[in-house]
Amino acid sequence: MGPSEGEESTVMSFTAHFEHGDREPAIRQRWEESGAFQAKAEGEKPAYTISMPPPNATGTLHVGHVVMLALEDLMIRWRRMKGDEVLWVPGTDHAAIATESVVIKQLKEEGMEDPRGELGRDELVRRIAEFVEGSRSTIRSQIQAVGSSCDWSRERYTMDAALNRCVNEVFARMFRDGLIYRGKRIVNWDPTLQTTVSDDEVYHEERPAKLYTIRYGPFLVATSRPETKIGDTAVAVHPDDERWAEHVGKTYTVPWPKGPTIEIKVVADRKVDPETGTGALGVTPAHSHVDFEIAQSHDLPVLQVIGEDGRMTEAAGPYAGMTVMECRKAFVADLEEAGLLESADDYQQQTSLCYRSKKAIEPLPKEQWFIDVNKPVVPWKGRHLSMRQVLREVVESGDIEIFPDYSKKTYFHWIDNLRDWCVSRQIWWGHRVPVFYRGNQEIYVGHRQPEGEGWTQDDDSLDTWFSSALWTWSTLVDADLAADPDLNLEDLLERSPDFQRFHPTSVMETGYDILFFWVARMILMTTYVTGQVPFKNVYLHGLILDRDGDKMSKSKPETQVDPQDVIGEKGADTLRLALVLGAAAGQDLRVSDDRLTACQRLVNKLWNASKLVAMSLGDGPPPAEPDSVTHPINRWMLAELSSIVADTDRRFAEFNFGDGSEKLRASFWNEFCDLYLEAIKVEDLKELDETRFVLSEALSTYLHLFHPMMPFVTEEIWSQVGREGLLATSAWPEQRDTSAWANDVAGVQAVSRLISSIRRIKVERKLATSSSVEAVVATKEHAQVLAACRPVVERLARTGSLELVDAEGWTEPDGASTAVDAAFVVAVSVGEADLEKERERLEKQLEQSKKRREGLEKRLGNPAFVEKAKPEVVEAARSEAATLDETLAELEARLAKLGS
RNA sequence: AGGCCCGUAGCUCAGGGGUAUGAGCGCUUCACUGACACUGAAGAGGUCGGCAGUUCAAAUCUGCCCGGGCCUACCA
Repeated sequence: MGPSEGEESTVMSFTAHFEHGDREPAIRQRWEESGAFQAKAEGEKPAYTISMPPPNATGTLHVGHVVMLALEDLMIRWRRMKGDEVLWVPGTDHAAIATESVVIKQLKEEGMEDPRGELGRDELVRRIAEFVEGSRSTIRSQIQAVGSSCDWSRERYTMDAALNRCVNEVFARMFRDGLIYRGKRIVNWDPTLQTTVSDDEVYHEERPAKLYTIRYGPFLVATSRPETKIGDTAVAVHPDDERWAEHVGKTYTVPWPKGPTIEIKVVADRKVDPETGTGALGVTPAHSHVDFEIAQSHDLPVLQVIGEDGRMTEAAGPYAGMTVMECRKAFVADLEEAGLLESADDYQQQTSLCYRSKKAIEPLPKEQWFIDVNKPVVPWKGRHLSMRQVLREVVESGDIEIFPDYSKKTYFHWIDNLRDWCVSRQIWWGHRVPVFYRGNQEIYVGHRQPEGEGWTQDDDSLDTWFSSALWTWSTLVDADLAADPDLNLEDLLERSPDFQRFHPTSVMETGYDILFFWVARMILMTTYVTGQVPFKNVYLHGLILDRDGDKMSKSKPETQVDPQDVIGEKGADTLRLALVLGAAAGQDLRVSDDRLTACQRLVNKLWNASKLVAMSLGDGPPPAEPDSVTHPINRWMLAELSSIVADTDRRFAEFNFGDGSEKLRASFWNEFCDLYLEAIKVEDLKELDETRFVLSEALSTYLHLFHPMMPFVTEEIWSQVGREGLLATSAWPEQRDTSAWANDVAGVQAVSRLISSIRRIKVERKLATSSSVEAVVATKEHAQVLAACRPVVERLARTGSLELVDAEGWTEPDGASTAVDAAFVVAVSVGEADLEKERERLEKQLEQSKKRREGLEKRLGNPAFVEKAKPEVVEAARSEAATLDETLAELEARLAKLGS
């Protein structure tokens, strides 16, 4: 079979463009069938693990998820090709509140008035679980559509039995260690929905209201919610406020006009701002977050005057049974009548509202489960630290690195303000608090309901983040072992092969918006339970914005980027590139059509360049490496490949994915496509064995380097050109030492400048780029390389003939246009001499060179610079100055000649 | 109120002590030379938000100011 037949078949199979829609599913299938993404727990290879942040099992993936997948898959594919034992654990999160509310909303739309009441706990939970199953399978297929090379055999879900076991065990252990306690705290109570809502589900809205100033024992206090004053138990003043100093520590009895009568203690607290109002703050511990804290630190009683039904309680005396607003009206009227109302001013009040019911949130005290972040019982490196201390310690010590670096500031700031974590939620969907009660006295905390009659389980469930906080390791425990109720948590971890092999994980990659919610809490829980950090590195990506720079929102559907649409129209590779190329850690990213188009072009370019290489190589096996590679252009290309491999590795290792991919794109497009591939079209170069080898190397190298970003098109090309096996599992390219070829590399760079010089002259003289011109090149440096590359210059610069002479004593042709370079002077004959144009160009170059030379002179003429700057900087400046001097002399001589 | 981030080419953004031959998109002129017009060639376009300071050297570090954004806490 001759090479021409081989060429024929290869070209035939390369379509004009990469047909992503046809090819992607088949490629995915090959990957899955190969089992290549399944990690092995045994073996000696270094382990590299990423726990995929589990998307909420409520809906579909958005672009924010895709950036997560694209970056993680990049790391995973890169490390796999580098030879690590790679594990990427996929999964989904049950998203307690979000999911429950979605399902309840659906049921209501179907006509059910009170789903919780009508269905009961078990049935509602069953319905939610059913809904989640459907959603999980949608999400699974979307994760696959992006090309994620995760290990589906290890897929996890935060409600898996094994994970539930971990949740319960951890809860019980924390309870034993005194890290979990039950206490009455202020919660965000929604009287309409009859549930608490998390802080995230509360939003604030400015509403016009009145600010009432009322007489209050010896004080005047201001409030926008007078009805809560009925429940006051103290007045707080700033400790340094002399106006009130004499009252501090005393207790006053305040009889309200129509009852009840309250006792108020005067306390000093730094939380009070002496500048605000009268400097005296009426403390309502039961109905304000801040007041509750003050009450805690001064051991004040908590008097609840508003009930869970939104009506005043018995403690409110004559107002009992009124709604909050009714009470406010009545109470204010009574105060006024009694002359206790000093003033009522117009006021813009920030009202807390529930984002779901749009109704006012009533802060109320309720029994809740809390995690104590200040109790020093966590064993860490031979000491006993509090959870808060460990959080700080592991990042300060460098056990965990965070990218971008400045996120550490945010992280530490958060730790400084960290309070005990309320983990109980009054909803049904989620991990139920593993606490059992019998009567009023008995309490049991543990995985299983205790033996005997009469036990009832706590009604509350745990905050979603409680189970997510265990994610890196709870996903690695052995599911069969976890089913054994007699195995304790320590043994379970000890005997789980995946946990032993793959934990701590290597990188946690997620959006900066959940640094606190999730990342910090994983550190908090995992260090306590396992004695290990959950991950060694944290990489935080930015938010994905729409083309207008806004957060993508459902209210602006026209600016939404739907990953499914983009994958369908432009392909998964294009979408992934758009989210990775040139993006920086922690910085938000706009996804515009421009950006997507540019990325699609790169996919196409790679496809077509590969087609050309395939045509040149034919269908046979890749050419073997010749004993020596001699042609400068080939040496230069090999050196470029080696350097881009090193560069990519380095930048990826530093988590500079945006930079790495950008440099790679530039190398591939500018150096390989625009220079090398064009250069070797010269006949005798194309025929060389060494050229065929370099081509094959270049194709293989670029396919490997691009694969982590655009796995589909690279995998497809890999098989189109008949390479063995899967690209996804083939070895990452090695660097070779090309330092001996430095001269060839510099020479080819001069060749490239020569080509540009000639082309520039043509454009300037209004000649078509394809028109043939005569050129004489007087060489000062790199004469040999220039000579060896003469046919390349002739082809790329379209010169009819190119004469090379030594720069010593040459005479240039009359009327030629010239360009001056450090390595050469080129004279191009372009018909009639145009002295004006010639002078213009030379003067422009002279001016630029002079400007640059003057800058250098300024530095070199400064003794302090020569003395204090790094020697290599001084040396570089001197060397550049010397080169510029030559060029300047040349330019001036030329101009002088023109002037005559 | 506190914290954090960002102001670099017309637009969107990288970079981040050595003097911007930074990218993509857009723009101007030319070219369909058998991989690619989703292309190639050449070019125009920036005193790196402002003012001080540190330094031999500042777009880069420090401080202040102006402008934009985000997060947290809340305004009794």
